[in-house]
Amino acid sequence: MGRSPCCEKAHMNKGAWTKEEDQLLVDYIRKHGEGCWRSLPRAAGLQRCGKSCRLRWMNYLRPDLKRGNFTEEEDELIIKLHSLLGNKWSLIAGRLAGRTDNEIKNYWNTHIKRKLLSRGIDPNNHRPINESSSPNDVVEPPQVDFSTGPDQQITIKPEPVVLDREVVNNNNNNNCTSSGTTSDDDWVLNLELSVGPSSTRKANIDSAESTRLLLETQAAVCLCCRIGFRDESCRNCRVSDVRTIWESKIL
DNA sequence: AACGCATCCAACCGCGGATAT
DNA sequence: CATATCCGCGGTTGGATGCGT
Repeated sequence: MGRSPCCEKAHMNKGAWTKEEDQLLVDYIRKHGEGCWRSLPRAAGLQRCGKSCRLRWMNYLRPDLKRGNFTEEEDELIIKLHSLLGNKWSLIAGRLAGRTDNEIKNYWNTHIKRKLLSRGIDPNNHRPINESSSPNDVVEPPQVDFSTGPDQQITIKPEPVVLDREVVNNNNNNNCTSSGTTSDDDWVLNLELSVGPSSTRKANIDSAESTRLLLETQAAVCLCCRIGFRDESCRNCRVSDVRTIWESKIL
């Protein structure tokens, strides 16, 4: 019944990795590639659990990692992404080449939170801490209306997300779904989209689940495009039809 | 130099979804 | 179908380091 245990829990090393352990892990992955973290430690001759190996590789040993300080552009991008996604560090990391979710999470907690507070912005909701702050300095999370009409069509009408003009203009070389052309519209991303599953089955989905799935879908499909950073290596970017994902989740 | 406090960040923990048996 | 484990994620911890006194 069930799988066999991946490893003996006893006699496993914990804590900081040694150079020798790092070398064993790097050598093994260079030779055999990533994957099957369950069997990797034994095969590589490591007294570590697979989970620990995966973490070490992903957050520290991967050759494509960009070490060093975050740039101002990365700072701003993280802030924008966080305003859209919240603490979805892995999604945010997916939009910053060479950065890990752990690194971004740490950086957020140690630097960016403080930076936002110094700007008078609440890092939790990206709203001004006091009412006198300028609303244009803030990225509001999209407000989604899940009310259903007589035809049961669910309409998502998020508020426009007002972004910093300079940052958005930096993204203008990318033509993925940001609305407007070259006017002031450039700094307002139109997130409006409409989803209308036709099956009667959708009526059986409770509203909380609908909300969850729609938010999930919206975030998954539009994240990269919404901020103008389409990336073909990102699965979500390659999915162009919101309805396809929506229906795949509920049908 | 010594101490205490603050900050940083690698690593661990626990959880939920996916998957193998 | 039930159960146990894998995998990946976000939250948290604690040792190392920096800094001020």
